Amino acid sequence: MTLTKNTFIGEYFYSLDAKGRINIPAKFRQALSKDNKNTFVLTRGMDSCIWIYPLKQWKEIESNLRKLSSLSNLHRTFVRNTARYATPSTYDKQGRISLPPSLIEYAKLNKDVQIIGMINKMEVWNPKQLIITDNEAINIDTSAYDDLAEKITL
Amino acid sequence: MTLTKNTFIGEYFYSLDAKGRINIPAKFRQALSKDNKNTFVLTRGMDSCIWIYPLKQWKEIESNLRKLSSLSNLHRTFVRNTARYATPSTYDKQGRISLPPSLIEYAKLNKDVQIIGMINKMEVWNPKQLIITDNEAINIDTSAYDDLAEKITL
DNA sequence: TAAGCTTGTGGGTAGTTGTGGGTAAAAACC
DNA sequence: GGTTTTTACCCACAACTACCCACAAGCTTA
Repeated sequence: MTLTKNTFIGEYFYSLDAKGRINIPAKFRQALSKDNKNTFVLTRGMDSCIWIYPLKQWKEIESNLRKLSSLSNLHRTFVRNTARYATPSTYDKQGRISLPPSLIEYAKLNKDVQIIGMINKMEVWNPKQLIITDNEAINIDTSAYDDLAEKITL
Repeated sequence: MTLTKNTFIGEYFYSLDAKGRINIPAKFRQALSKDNKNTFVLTRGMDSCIWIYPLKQWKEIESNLRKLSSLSNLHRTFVRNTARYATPSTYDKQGRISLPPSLIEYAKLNKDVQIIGMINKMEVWNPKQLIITDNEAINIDTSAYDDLAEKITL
């Protein structure tokens, strides 16, 4: 059963093969709308993980970047750092995408990988790195949650 | 897989050969629409790098420059410095363009070069220079950077 | 319970990609 | 005008990637 189109939830455990490929959860593939053309855009996440956007979602980011002028040092730096690490990748007949070596290194991936649905994108983690990040999250200022509570109705 | 036409993302490492040629990433070549006629316009970037525009994109810049009044000293200088160093270059059967010696010197290029997709153009860097520029970017006002990131919705 | 489909993983192969270098036409120089 | 230098176009090849087939394990359905 697929929920909303282009929306990803849940966590999955797969293995990275010798050719640097990982499986995309079948449920995520089913959730993709046709106009994504079986293609994702991979890039560095803000934590030690890889972010995977459906093509359509990435195009929105692109069109925002396109508006920024290269005359501004700030804009130039932002476009460079955002565009630089992004790579498109289409999944094969078996539902796998191949990860570029630079991203495998960035996310410190070994054989075991964990994929997490993040609503509008997915994250690929080394399970061990995720545990570390989880532990660090304990130190988050919980009072900041109250600010968030005003924006989001749980 | 090609994303949007005339849109460039990702970073690539190539070498500048003895004849002053560099490879254009295959993905970038595929992204070019036919009306670019395999031609780029190269010019000085605002950092220590070379900017490479698809012909079509450059023509847009030209028409924008045309609108600037020569009565303004600022405008005159800006138009002059933008137009001055621009050179067209068509890529060969193997997908390479040759860089004029003046631009090679300007960007301080040696054998190793790095190409970065900047959405509407690409940048050619000496990897070492890019690291220096990256480090300087630390001085950027981080709150302004965060504001920008919030608008783009990554 | 058996048959059939789906899912995750391994691996072979043909085509693509990046790089070096040769040759002839064109341009620049004296 | 003839010689040298530069540029444009071509071929060659190693490394890599995209695409395909295969199969085992799990789930579904009859």
